[in-house]
Parts: sequence; C-alpha cells; structure tokens
Amino acid sequence: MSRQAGHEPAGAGGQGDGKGRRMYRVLVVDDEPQIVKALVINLRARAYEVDAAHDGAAALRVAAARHPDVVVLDLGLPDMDGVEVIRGLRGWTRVPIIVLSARHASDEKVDALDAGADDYVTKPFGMDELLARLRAAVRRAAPSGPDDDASAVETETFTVDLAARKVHRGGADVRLTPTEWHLLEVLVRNPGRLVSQKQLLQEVWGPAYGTETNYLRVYMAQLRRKLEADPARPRHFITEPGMGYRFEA
Amino acid sequence: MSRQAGHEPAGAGGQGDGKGRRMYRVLVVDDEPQIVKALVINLRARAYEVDAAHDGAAALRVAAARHPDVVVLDLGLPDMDGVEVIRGLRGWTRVPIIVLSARHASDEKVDALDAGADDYVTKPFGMDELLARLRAAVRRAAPSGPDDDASAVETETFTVDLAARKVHRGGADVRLTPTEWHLLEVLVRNPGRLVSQKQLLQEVWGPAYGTETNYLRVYMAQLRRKLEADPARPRHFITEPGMGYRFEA
DNA sequence: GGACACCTTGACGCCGTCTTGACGCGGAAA
DNA sequence: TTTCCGCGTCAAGACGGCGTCAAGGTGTCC
Repeated sequence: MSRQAGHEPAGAGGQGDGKGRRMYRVLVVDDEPQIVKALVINLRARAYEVDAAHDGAAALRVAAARHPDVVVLDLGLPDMDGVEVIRGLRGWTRVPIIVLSARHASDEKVDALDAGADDYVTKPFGMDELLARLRAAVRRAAPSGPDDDASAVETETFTVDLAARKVHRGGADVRLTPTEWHLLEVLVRNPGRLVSQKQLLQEVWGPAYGTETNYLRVYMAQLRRKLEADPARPRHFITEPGMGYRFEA
Repeated sequence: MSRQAGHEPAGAGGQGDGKGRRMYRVLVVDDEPQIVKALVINLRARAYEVDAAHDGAAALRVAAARHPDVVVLDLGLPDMDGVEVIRGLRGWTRVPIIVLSARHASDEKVDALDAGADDYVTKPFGMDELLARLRAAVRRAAPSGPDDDASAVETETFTVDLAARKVHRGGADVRLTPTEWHLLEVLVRNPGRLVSQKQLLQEVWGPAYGTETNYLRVYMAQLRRKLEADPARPRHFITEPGMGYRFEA
C-alpha cells in the first residue's frame, strides 16, 4: 500500500500555513526605557510589530488605536495602578496580557491574574522565557482566527469553504471525493500561483508520485467538470503546459 | 482495555443547570503524593472536580477518559518526560496545561511552553498563585467553548439541547448511550463542517483510537437509527466517504 | 447471582472511488 | 509537411470503505 487513503492534515493545526504567516503586533508597556528598548529589539528581531507606551493612559490609548495581538504590561507605572490598566483593557478586549513586575508577592500576582491578566512574570526575567510565554499566549489566542482568515475562496461560479470542507455552486453543495478535494485544496491555497505537477502529485498522492502526470489529467478533468461553467474552456483551473496548473479566482 | 467504559458519569459532573456555573474538572498529574494531596484538597474546597494521575501514561489515559477543563502537570514524572506528556495531549486537545516544575532553568520553561503548555510555575509555589493561574486558564478557555453559544440545535426531526444533555424528537426524549451522546455532541458543535474520522475517534474514544473507523460506522448507524427520519437516507448525518462526517441542520 | 445495558469485534455484500490503459487532438519541433 | 509529445477524454476493472447485522464480553444495578 503505497499511499494511505486518509490523508487529512493530522487534524487541527492544518490550515494555518497556507497563506503566509501574518505579523503579530505586540504592545509593550513599561516606564523603564532600557527594558522597553531591550524588548523592542528582541521582538522586532523575531518579526513582531512592536508599539510601546510608557504609562497607563498611553497604553490604553495605543491599545485602542492599534489593536495589538498581545500586551506586555509592567505593573509599576507612574500614572496609574497596573491592575487598573488590566481592567481598562478587559472592558473591551480579550487580548492576551502578560504582566511584568518586580513584585514577587503572591497577592500581587493573584490580583493581577484575577483582574484579567493571562500571565505574570517577575523581574528580572529571562528574555527567552518571556518570548516563550508570549508565543504561548499568541498561539492560544490564534485558534479563534484561522477559521475566518482564508476559509472562504470565491469565484464567479463556485465557492470553496476550506474550514468546513465544502464547495458550493449555484445554490447546491458539490460532492467531491477525497482526492478531488485534496487537489482542489492545494490549488486554492495558492491562488494565482503556478503549482508544479511534481508538487501537486507529491502533496496529494505522496512523495513517491512525482511523475504520474496522468493522474493529474484525470482528476483535473473531474474538477473542471464539477466546477467550471464550461469544462472544455476552463477559466479557473488553468493548464500551464509542461509545468503545472494554476488556480485563478 | 485501556479505557474505562463510562467517562461522563451520567448526570453527575456534567454541566448542570442551564446557565448556572458548571463544575470545572481538573486533572492533577504529579508523582509526589503530598503535592497531589494538597492540590486535591485545595481544589475540591473550591468546588472543582479533581482527578489525579501519578505518571505520564495514567495522565494521558485519564485525560482521554475524563476530558478535564484544565491540566496541572508536574514535569518530573517517573515514566516519561513531561514534555512528551504535553505533546501527547496536544495531539488531540487544546485543554489548558499548567506545568509545575522544580527546574528553574530557562530552557526547560521554553521547551515546555513551546511544546504546548499554557503556563509554567516553579516549585515551591504558592497555592494562591497557582489557583489564580488556574482561574486565568479556565477563564481564557471558556469563551472558546461554544457551550453557551448554541446550547440548543434544531432540525426538522429532532432537537439537541447541549446544555441539558437532552435530545427531543416528536414529543418524546430520545435515550442515548454515553458514547452516542459524545459523538453527537462533537458533530453538532461543528454544524455544517466536516469533522474528520480521526478527530471524531480521538475526541470520543481517546487519542489512541485514531484509526478504528469501524467504531464510527457502528455508532453513526445507531445515531441515524435513533434520530433520522429515514436512517437509510440520512439528511443530517452526512457521510463524506474517506474523509469524515458532517452534521447538517 | 442474574438481568440488563452498553461496548467491542468480526463477517459480509454493496457501492463508490481509484487506478490503469487506450485513443484523439493540437501545438511545437524537425 | 511530418513527427512527436503533452494534454484531455473515456471506460473498464480492482480495490477498499461503508452500512448492516449479530455474537461475545464486561460492567452495573437489583
């Protein structure tokens, strides 16, 4: 048995990577310039977008304006209590909040966490650890997103819902076999781009199938018959002779 | 026989009265009896349901059987590396994981967090702090659980009340076995979406049951017999051959 | 101890899907 | 113009998944 039938992308995580990873935006709130600086440098180096605020009022303002994906918040701010900042944010957003603080006291932590913080790191902190906690916070918040991101791709004649694994055409659902769906998925996840024959074969049929181009011809024909308005004159599944295929919306 | 038959204790632990606060279930994993004891006492006092496991294998087994709302995991287990336990859980569930560890080393924390842990607490820890972090984890996870969203789903022939754990059909309640209910629940919580065979098997039977598709066939048949108007021609529990099943309202 | 409900497991027939080969067409190279 | 290769199309057969049924095993409640 060369290939397995059930080639689902191991469940969950699957559909993230199709479209390039977006930049995550971090809001850093601290009144100590050297800490802000260190964080900004480290975060930018890891391809985060970073905004900074040095007091609570600015933090709330920037958060409202920029909608960060995660907030790193020092509790010792000059103008207002850190817990107040947390409450101010929680009034309207669930953005993950990672608290930084020099206080080790247990009830400080409890107060901050119960006010709505997601994590609490005491200074001095290891940059590696903070970054790992930040990744955890972002990862946790992400799953709400991917469903909406690129879940639906539309053309004039049909609609592909990647999350629900559904294809809609003219008021009815189109039934696709696993292989048909898999092929469609690879193409649709690379809209407008040429996908080589080898890549299609290997992604759908497995690494051993780099040259069986007749498979592609058969299944491309089926996709066109089910989805194209005029299968003989395809407008969305374009053949690039000798190279591969391209999906056009 | 890795799994015990009845996970959901019939009426017991389940989310009780429609709106009221349901009991949260915590899985405590640690090989030091005194720590387990302390945690169990403190958690039970705060109205959590608590399960305990003293090694990694038991942890994975109990998690699969009991579906806790949060896992407190000691990294220093006798039988396997704690990070492996995290990976084992993350293979099929997003349940929040709070790691306990005596190790303060930064890279230990980074490894655990990147493997999928949500929080990392070093021993010795303050019980207040741990409980606050636990509350934060539960609070964060709650909104994602569509428990409240669509607590009742209707079709032409039957009604599913997710909160009350009841299925109504033609003026009478339909009696479902625990496994039948669990399967129905997973499908109904993803209306219109294709749920892969592997996901169904792992969510209902546990992470080790990714390939026993005959279970699915048997239980899907039972669900259809009890709920479909014409079980031979299902309108709500749709088979997507080779891929999975889909619930349509 | 017995009755019962539930879960597991195997067997079997049907049907859809995948594979495979053959054929015609058209464009590019010779 | 001829030749050749790649592509689209079609059809037939093999294969495996799915629905169905029934028996065996296990735990629970009375």
